[in-house]
Amino acid sequence: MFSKACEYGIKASIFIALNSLEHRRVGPKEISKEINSPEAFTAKILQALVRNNIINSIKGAHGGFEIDKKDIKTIMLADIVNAIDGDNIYKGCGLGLQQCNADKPCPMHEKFKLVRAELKNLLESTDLESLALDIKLGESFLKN
Amino acid sequence: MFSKACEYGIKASIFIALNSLEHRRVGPKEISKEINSPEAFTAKILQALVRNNIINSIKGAHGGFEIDKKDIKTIMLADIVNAIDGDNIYKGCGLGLQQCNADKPCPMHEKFKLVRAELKNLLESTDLESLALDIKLGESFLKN
DNA sequence: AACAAAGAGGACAATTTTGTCCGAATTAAA
DNA sequence: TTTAATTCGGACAAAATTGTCCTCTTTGTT
Repeated sequence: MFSKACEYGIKASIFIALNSLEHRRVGPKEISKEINSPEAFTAKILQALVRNNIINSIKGAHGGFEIDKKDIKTIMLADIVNAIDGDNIYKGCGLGLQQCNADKPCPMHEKFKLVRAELKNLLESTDLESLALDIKLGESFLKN
Repeated sequence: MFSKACEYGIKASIFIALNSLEHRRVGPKEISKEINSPEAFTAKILQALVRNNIINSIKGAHGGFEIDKKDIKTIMLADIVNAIDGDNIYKGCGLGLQQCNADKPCPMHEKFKLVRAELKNLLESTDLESLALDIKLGESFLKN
């Protein structure tokens, strides 16, 4: 469904948000440990998220990654997925046709619309804050 | 969403079904032309579908691929996807956790359930015959 | 100013996915 | 029985994804 990079990116963002809510910066080492991902690869993905203005990085001693507290509730899963995997997953054709629409649909087009709409809705209506709070309350987990 | 191999496999199966309904066998050359896919790679995927008893192959001159007419309406998209990509796409965790369930859910678990259920339903309730008939009636297309 | 603790970025490596090629086996037809 | 048309299977190649490592730069602290 999502690429590994995207999975790590989502989990990392949630963990950073969780810590930013408590005014703590976190680095790739701690992040990768908490979300069970390869450290250097995770660092690369964090760089991409910084470039896409999803998270902030502070260089130098006592640096790390954080998210502006006021942004945490406005950053949606769709923003993160878009920054890493693009929007093909919830906009593209299920069978990979370049042009696939009501005029010239692929065989799955009609039925696939529902799945895509559900996925789009999930991604666009879920914000980082709610995900971070679930973790904080012990209602969901970032690793096994 | 699906791998390229799976996309090709689905489209190829539909095209073979369409032709089997009219008692025509088709080979990799014609198939890949009609579904716009690389020929040799498509041939490999067809082999996999044969091994999984989704389609039949007849070797030698005048050979080719076909599907038993009586099977066309009982082969589901899920069968094809399963044979090529496995069932992770509609059974696995959206964030890649090995164990992700109501007891120990990932942050997307609850919301993702809907998407997965929708996808599972689509795949398990759509049979090759209906897809092939849509193509035949010019209501959907296998390439641009 | 020197040092240590960070992120940034580029080069590289491993793995997976996608794709190609060719010889062997099979079969119908001449 | 030869030939041509075909699938099968393995080896290979290319591209994308995943992952590692090392150096550079930035910045707070002493």
